[in-house]
Amino acid sequence: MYDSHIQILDSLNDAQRAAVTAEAGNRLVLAGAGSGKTRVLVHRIAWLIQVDGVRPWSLLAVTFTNKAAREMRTRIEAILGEPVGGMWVGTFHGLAHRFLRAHWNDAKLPQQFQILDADDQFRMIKRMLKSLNLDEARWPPRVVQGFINRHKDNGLRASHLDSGGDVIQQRMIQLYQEYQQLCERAGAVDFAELLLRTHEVLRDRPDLLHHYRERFQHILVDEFQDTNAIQYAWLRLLSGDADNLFLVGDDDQSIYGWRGARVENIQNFPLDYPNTQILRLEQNYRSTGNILDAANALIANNPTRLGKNLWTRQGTGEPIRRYVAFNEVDEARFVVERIRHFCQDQGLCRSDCAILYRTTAQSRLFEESLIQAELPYRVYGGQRFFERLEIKDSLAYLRLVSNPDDDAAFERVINLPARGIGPRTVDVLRAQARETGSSLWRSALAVLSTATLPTRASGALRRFVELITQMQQGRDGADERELPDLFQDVIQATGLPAHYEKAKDGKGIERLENLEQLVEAARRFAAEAPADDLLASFLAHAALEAGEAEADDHVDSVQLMTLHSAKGLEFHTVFITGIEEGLFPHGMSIGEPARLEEERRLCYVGMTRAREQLYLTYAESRRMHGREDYPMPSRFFRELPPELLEEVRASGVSRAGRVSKKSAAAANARANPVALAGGFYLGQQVVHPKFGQGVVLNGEGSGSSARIQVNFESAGMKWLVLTYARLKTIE
DNA sequence: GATTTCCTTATTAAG
DNA sequence: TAAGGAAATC
Repeated sequence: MYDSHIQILDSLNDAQRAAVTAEAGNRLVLAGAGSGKTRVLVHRIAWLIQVDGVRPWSLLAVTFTNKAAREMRTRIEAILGEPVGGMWVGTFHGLAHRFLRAHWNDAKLPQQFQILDADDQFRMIKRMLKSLNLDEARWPPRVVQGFINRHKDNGLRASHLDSGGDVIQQRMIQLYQEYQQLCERAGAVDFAELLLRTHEVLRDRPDLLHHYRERFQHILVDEFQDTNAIQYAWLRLLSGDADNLFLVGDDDQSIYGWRGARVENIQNFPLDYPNTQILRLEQNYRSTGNILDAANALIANNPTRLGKNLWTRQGTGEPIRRYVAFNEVDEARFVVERIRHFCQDQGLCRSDCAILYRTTAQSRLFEESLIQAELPYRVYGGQRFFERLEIKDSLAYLRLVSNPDDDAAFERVINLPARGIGPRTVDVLRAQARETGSSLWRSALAVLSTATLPTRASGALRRFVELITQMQQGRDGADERELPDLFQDVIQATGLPAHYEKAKDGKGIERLENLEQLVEAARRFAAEAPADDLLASFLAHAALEAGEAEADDHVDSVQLMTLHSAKGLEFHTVFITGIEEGLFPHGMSIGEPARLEEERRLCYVGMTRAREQLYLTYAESRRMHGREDYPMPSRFFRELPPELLEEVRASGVSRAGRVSKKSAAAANARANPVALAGGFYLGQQVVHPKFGQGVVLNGEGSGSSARIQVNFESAGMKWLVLTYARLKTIE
């Protein structure tokens, strides 16, 4: 027992220790940036299990991302030295999904219910609008989707809403209702529905609620400031009056209000639960004193906060540096030049340097500069694996195999690849489905049994139905070993590989590789996660965990990302760029105090990512949306103590104006050739018979699979397989 | 059914 | 400016 005390508490400071060893009761741990938040959560759980003798089975730990959930489990097991079974650790959505799978019957869902991701939901809404003959310009699918999700996030059904006589509102409510019916018919559950449905079942079933309340003696929540209304309601319901909530979060790092998070949840928690003990973790282990002082000063401008002041035992460190760029090109040039200098002359790793920006569009300038400087880089937040077109297409087939009533999947692949089932035929199916209130699949079967369709269409439809039926037979009796085989067979039978190969978007090879990866993912899943219905659980896994957003490369690279994706990370040197009124704070947020405060918190998050060096830059002129802007420096500069800031003087070069990027790249390439693939080198000028003139930017592979990426002047960025592309070089 | 042209729009993004 | 979507056209 004593040994476990030492092991768990040894490395903690007093505040962390107080949180870890707190007696049962509602605790709100305000964990500042870099104060060891995850560590407290992990050690708290270890403490409960090892010292208080709490059974893992009675613990519930909730996070926002799968990554955080995995990390938590791994770290707990590392401390305890053994796997902890029975503990529920996961995301709100993951746990809700688990609950609904266990209680599908009580939730009035089909056992094979499918999860719709945001994209599926969007498509479904679009189809619905079309079938109702509504003009998308007047009823934008995005807006309808936002309406539905916002209300679900707030725990409201269409029947709870009142139009107040407003015609538009009235129609929105009707669309919400209609959409929900479509979901029920298809046995589909969107992300917000997972939470809402779980909440309703628990609320309406005292016996189930009692069971889970008895079971979960301790509820621990990470990033509590990011919870939305339904998530908070769910926590309250589950906790009852047990006073067993251990919440960790930081109201100053709440940056997701726009997707439903309510800072009020954390700010008002002590009012909702007056017996709450608040613990503050204010010692920061990451940044220098100057960085923390500046961040503290900035965030002090937010009137509504619980209040917290970060401090460190480390020295003051270097001043924060500000660079006023001539324009956005100069800004990128400056940042990249500094990074090159740090890496070459001061021995920093490229991955120690992060370039942060408010909007994704800003990344391009930096990428171009980095390419010119020949510095490898990595952009966070690209498309994720399970979101790729070819993956979603294939999964749609598998979804039909698992549940043929899945209308979203049905519509996606009914004519993909093209098999002669046109809009006319699909319209007939839709009409039939609406009339009989059944799924498209059933409607197809019904239509085929009558002579409604022309012979040609009917033949095509019959072949499609047979195709799916055949796939279903292939699935029957499939066990763990066969899941990858099933995937392989289904993918082949769809004809999708040939379809992608034919497409001339230059992505054919990549798509085929991804399909192979999908089979590989099925293989791993079958080996690691045995379940009674492997296919269904794989599909759920694909929806709930879309995979990593950043390309994993092993090369040491400069890190590029939005301020939002930087949350939770840290770097030796951080550049926050584009700090201008209208861009940061963003124009859409200025004018609304609550949103402006969130922009300020975002800036605070960005600043506290830096360990040693922090650079803040803005441009006096910026080309945006095709016009030249002359933005004001951001108000955030005025909120920083001037004595902590050091101005970096512009070098003469920066004032030279806009240098032609093409000529600079070409000059660089001639002086310093970097071989890429098939004898082409970086920056080389080439001519394509169809696309015209362009510059070589990237390359990979060799022999017949060698391909290069070319930025064409008129045709834009293309990947070209050298075997096919008849490229000429220009000297 | 694919390709071209026109038109609109322009934060942030996990599950 | 440029990207993405939808109508228009081959």
